[in-house]
Amino acid sequence: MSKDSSDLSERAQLMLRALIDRYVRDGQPVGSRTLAREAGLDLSPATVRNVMSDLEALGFVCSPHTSAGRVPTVQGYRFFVDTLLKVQPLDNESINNMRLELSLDQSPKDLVESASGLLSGITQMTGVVTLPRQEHALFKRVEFLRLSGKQVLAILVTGEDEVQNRILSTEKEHSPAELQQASNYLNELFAGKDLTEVRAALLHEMQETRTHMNSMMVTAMHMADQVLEKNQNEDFVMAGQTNLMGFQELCDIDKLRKLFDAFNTKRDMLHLLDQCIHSDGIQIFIGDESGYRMLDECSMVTAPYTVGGQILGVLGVIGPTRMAYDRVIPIVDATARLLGAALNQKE
Amino acid sequence: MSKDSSDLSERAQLMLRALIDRYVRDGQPVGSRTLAREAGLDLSPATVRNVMSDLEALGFVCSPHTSAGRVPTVQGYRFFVDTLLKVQPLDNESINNMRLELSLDQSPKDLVESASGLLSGITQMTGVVTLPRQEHALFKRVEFLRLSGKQVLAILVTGEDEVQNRILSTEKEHSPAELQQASNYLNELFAGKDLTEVRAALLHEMQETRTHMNSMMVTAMHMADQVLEKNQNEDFVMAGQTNLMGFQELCDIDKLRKLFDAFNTKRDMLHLLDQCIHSDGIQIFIGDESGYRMLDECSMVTAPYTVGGQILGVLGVIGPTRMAYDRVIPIVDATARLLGAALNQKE
DNA sequence: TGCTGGCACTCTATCCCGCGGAGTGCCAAA
DNA sequence: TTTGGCACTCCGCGGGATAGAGTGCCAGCA
Repeated sequence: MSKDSSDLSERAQLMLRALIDRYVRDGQPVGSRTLAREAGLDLSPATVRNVMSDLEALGFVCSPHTSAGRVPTVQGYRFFVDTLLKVQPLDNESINNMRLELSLDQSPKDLVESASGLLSGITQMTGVVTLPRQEHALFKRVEFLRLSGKQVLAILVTGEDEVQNRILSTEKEHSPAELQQASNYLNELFAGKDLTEVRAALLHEMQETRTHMNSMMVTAMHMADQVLEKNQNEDFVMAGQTNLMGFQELCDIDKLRKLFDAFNTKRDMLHLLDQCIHSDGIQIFIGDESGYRMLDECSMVTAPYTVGGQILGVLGVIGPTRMAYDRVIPIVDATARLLGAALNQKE
Repeated sequence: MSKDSSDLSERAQLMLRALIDRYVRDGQPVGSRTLAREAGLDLSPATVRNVMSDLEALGFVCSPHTSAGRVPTVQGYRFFVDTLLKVQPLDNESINNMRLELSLDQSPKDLVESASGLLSGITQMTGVVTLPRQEHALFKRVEFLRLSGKQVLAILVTGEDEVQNRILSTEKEHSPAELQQASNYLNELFAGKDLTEVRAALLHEMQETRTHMNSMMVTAMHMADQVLEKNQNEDFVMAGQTNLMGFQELCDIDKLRKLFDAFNTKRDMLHLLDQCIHSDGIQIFIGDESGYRMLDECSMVTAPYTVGGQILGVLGVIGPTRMAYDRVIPIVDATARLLGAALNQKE
């Protein structure tokens, strides 16, 4: 009470760390006797109890009931990861194995799958990876094919031969020649720019210079606009959801169901992941910190992945709050780097 | 013992039906007293016990332990669905609601999603639908775009403007003009045929008339071959997996995990679903009949869906063995019809 | 002043016991 | 062939009793 968390005694910090360490290992509330042995300090259980009492007053630990040991609270974990945790980088061998795993894939989609597989495989929890954002991909070319009637198939080639198609409904029928003209026009205008630039240029052109344009150009612009409009194919990939079924704290079928329902709600998950994309580094949500109830009892460790300084997406691990953060963090970190590097190579 | 199942007495059949009915409703082993009341026959519990004893000898029911009631066995369910079950067709209102639900969708992919959503929503179990096979889709046209180097982007338009693209690696670089020639050639040759015909024709041409062809034609053929090669984009969609978490018989976390792992194993699931595609009608796997261990305690009710007499895929419901088959079967049946009809309309 | 051993207390988990209820199997009578 | 009766079995449940783990507090000690 008399102290606030900033000047928590060294000894108390050590104890908290030891307690979390132990609790993460076997999931049982840890008592004073055990901790006295574990902490390395040469103290009697009685002394440990006093310290625990302080930690409890600070809200870092609590006991499920009288005469059970102590368990870290969310705040306890928070303090732990914020100020006590020292992560050691992964050894090179593991990193190389991971790199190897990723090197087999060709398409970004495959890479993302593998990355999430890696995350879940190594941590034995659930891996999640968003698909790379296309906003900064390079516009390579666009082609239009006439389908039936006023339907036009637009094919957009970006970056390293990533292809997207979209079917547009146009206002009038266009001849193949017109479509060819339109695509030629756009390709000349935009080739090599990135998609945000293209979009910006497009808007600008359409507003300012409408007068200079012939109808073909207007058509082309309109179609390009439609193509780029909903370009954010936001999506994500998960792996190893069932790994979470192994943890006692989630053996409650009801919680499990809520969790899995949450996993299946794309909208919420994307929103959650979006919150992590802007922090430039590891981000950790502990327990209910995410604001999403269904992730109570769970934590999420995320990191954005980048290519050439541009953040393309987020990846992370979801597991029980009682997870080995010191082990998970470097794994998430490394995976983000490796995925970025792999995407860069293919591009 | 003295009788075999074919001439099971009318009364015994009635009892079995009543027993299954009751057991499906509340999941408890049903005893002789209950059954005597339930079956409608005016019999004493003692008599019922005698009949039960016969049914047990035949392997249609069993009791979890002495002094518990009886529970249907897999064989019991089998006999029930094969010879006792009378499904009444769905009422028109439900069907119309379902039709309405499906009418909102545009693409086959969306339709399949909705269908599986419908299945899981109505039955409160898990719905599964394979994507429609493309084999009998009509070849509409193909286009080739040159990407970098020897990479060629092939765009195949089928049926009602379904688009697929594939990136081919060619042996030499082709000029845009060559590619145009190739696609023209193929389009003229194959437009309007269905993909199996196209493929057959292709193989025939390539083997027999190699001599008559100029190099452009050979190239075109080769590329077409590559395009069609792995055309079976076999995949399926599930919905409502978490519904299965509500059933007591699956409250065992271990079973649940096996089940969900199975759901995530595309290969096995596809193989399983493939077995159902050829029977022309409702198919029912009860318990371990599927041969897949992870589906123990589960049953699957499937029906193929067709357009114009061609089987395009399968859909079905997966739930606990203790399910209301008489309710589920017409739902699966109706959904298959409606999905077929909906696909037909969009085509 | 801070650490320690001792002690009483509390709470849980577990086993065991006994009991009521549900259901069976068998038998003899209708 | 059906039925009522009877003995038997087994499960599920509530109620102690007990062991174990751990706490809080206090008084003594360096």
